[in-house]
Amino acid sequence: MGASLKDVAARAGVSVRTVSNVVNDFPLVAPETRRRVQQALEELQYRPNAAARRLRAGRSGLIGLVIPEIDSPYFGELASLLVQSAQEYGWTLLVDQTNGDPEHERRLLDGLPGQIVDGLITSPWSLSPADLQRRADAVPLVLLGEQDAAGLIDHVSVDSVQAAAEATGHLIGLGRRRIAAIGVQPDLTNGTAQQRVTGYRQALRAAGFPHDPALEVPVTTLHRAEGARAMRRLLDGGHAPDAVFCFSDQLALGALRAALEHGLTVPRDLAVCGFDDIEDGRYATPSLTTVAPDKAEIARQALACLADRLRRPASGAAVRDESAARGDAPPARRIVVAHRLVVRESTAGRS
Amino acid sequence: MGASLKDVAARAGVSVRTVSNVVNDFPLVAPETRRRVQQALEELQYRPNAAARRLRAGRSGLIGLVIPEIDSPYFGELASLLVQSAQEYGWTLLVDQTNGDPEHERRLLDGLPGQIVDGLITSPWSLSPADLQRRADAVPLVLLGEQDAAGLIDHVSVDSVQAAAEATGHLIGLGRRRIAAIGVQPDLTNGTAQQRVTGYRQALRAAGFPHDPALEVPVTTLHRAEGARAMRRLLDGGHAPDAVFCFSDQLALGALRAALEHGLTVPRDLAVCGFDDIEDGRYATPSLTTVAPDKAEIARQALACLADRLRRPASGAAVRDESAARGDAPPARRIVVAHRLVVRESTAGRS
DNA sequence: TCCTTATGTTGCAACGTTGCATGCAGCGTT
DNA sequence: AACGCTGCATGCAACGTTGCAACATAAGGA
Repeated sequence: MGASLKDVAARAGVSVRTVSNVVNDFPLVAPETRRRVQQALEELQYRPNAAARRLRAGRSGLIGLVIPEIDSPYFGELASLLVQSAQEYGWTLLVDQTNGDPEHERRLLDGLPGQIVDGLITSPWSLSPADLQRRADAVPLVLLGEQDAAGLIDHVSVDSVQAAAEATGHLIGLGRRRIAAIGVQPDLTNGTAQQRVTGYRQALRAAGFPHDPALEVPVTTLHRAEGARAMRRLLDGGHAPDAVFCFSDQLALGALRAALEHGLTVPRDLAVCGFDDIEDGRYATPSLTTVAPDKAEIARQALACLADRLRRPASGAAVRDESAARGDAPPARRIVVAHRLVVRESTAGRS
Repeated sequence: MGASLKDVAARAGVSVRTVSNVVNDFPLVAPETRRRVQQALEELQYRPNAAARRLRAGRSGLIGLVIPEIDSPYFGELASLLVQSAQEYGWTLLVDQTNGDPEHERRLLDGLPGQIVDGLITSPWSLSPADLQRRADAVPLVLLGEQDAAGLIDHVSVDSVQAAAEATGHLIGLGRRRIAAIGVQPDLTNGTAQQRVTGYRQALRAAGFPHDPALEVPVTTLHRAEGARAMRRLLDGGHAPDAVFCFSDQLALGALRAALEHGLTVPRDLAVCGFDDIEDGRYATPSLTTVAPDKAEIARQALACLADRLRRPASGAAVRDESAARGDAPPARRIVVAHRLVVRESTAGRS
């Protein structure tokens, strides 16, 4: 155990309360006293006990991030940016992973952070909006991704439908005629796949293309292996596509690999476009055209949402008056951040 | 605020203590009482308050992982495995990122988790063993990576010298004669680069190759961009290598990209070998030969170390008798896990 | 009958912190 | 001289939980 306020107080010859005042930078402390206390703090290497703080004051300075997988590059990059944004508020971001397991997701969002974090940011994989609402009056929550929050929870994301339409439109503009989509997920309710397939279909329809269900390939995850599997299925299916829009860069990299293994030249025989703009795509050969969400802005906005709610009643132990706390809660925000299409080698014009 | 034991007790018509007994599965509770309490727990959606638990009982069931960067694939994959291993002990793993900033590393390891986690796992970037020792009697710590723990801290890693020698030996065995190394970091003390360059030199010497400092290219980070930069430097330097051993897969992927941009064919003109076995390497074209540490085993061993130390005195609030706690502390372990060389297309024989 | 034992249940205290109220000087004003 | 004010320091209580010890009740043995 480290030193407590009590230990420091004894050493400096003052009361516990005074040490607390020094630690928290309260102004009414005599310079000489402050100096003595600070020396004692230093000597004993005092570190505030976050558990006690959270328990007493209702805040710990810790924010939780709950994501399906840390080892996916997209979430990794996002987590990294969120850590940095959190730092600007003086908060520490703690990341946890659910593997997409609904039970695990519920457990973490509900309670396991056990009121130890002051706020939560999450990108749910399998939880429905109903599940999320059920959390009710726990700590503030910010939702990332395509999941529809029904206006009840702060929510930050890109316009996935529009982005998917742009990506598909780009492929059409290259003169491609058989444009496949990899990443359909009929069984999931988190919205990502649905919105992207919607944008894809919109763009095809706008260009007067027929709807060919055989070109929409389902996957079970958004990983490279699934992208490769889907691509092989398309290539073995006889009537191969001349372009493919993948709902994630990982799917695209898997598809790319499968296409090259199949002897195709990209982009000559097949144009490939992804989604997410992960670093791998920039260094792949050929480098990957993709939809780039403004991840840094997503991170900033997510933390701004939290900051806004945490500046209010503090919602912690102190507040027992539920109605008052509920009364001035600002309405849920719906923030759409910018994205842009980054054209690289995998969809370069036929040359 | 969620419901507390007090609220549940009031509803079930029993004492707070009895509710606690039910929650913690203490045996001496009458079946009928247990049933009533459980119903109240369910109705009020009780979740234990980790802050209070940690404060009172000295443990929270939370483990911290402190790493330089979450968005590096190697750490992402490792973090993911650690989360899973932690689950087997009923622990929740929380990840934090330091960006390699020494101040940030110190802050996190020292105290910011604020005695909120029961144990820490870390792979330090810039902290020296001396810094790590200074932490003294805080929560148990397990070190990952090449940093030398001087036998004072539990430590899990692969034999990096041996692994680097094997990788270099493999390139030699292909008949390559000018074998470069990318990833030297003269200014860092964390040991990774030092050990790998040592293994590289050992293998060259064993094969009777001359030592050519021009072939050892330094980098500032282990990222793709640095790998590409280093490769370009080698290629522009006149006397190009015919093989390169990179100290991370990310460096290797950057080097690969730069070599392809330069018009080289891999592996015909240049064989490329990495280190870490991240998923990107498996899907790159050509796929990347690499040293694969047994990451799952690293994760298992790291948690086994923690479990071993946590089973003891509990080291928490209860133990004030420092000497007793220190007395039976087991000696620091030094665990070396297996690695293997995975040969893929980037070093296939000349055909 | 009384004492012991086993089985359930409970009250008290404490973990480290901070909100609130209060105490106590010293000083300037009336 | 009495008053209020300001600046500084402190004591008490409480956040939700669990270790400890004690208590109540019933069952069993002498």
